[in-house]
Amino acid sequence: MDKFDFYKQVYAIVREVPCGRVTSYGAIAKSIGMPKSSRMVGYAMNASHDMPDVPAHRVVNRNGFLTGRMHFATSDQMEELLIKEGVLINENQVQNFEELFWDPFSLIKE
DNA sequence: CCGTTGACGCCAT
DNA sequence: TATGGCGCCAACG
Repeated sequence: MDKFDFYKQVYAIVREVPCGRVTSYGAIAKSIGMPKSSRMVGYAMNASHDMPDVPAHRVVNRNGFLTGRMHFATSDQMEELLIKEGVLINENQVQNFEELFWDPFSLIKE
């Protein structure tokens, strides 16, 4: 496995995040086996613009904040997409975050 | 080649 | 509880 399958795995996991659910950078990093590299997950997301079917808006930080909203077409794009999926947002934070959280590990356990 | 910069998160104080 | 420090490591100038 190439060391840069890291990015591929990030995309693969994000692609599996169900509509109306969210996950976090750290959770993704941990599920790949690099729990300390959550920043790299964010970096991968930055490059996910060209990738098809990668719902980057469903990835938030560990507190449920939409820290990546600045990197979308408009600063409201991320929030709009989530609301569209039924995810409530308030003050740039996902409401009911713990309940909507989707753990990537559940995908591995299957 | 080297210093800086992050869509983060844990740990120490 | 609230800050601040630092590990992480590819990308960029």
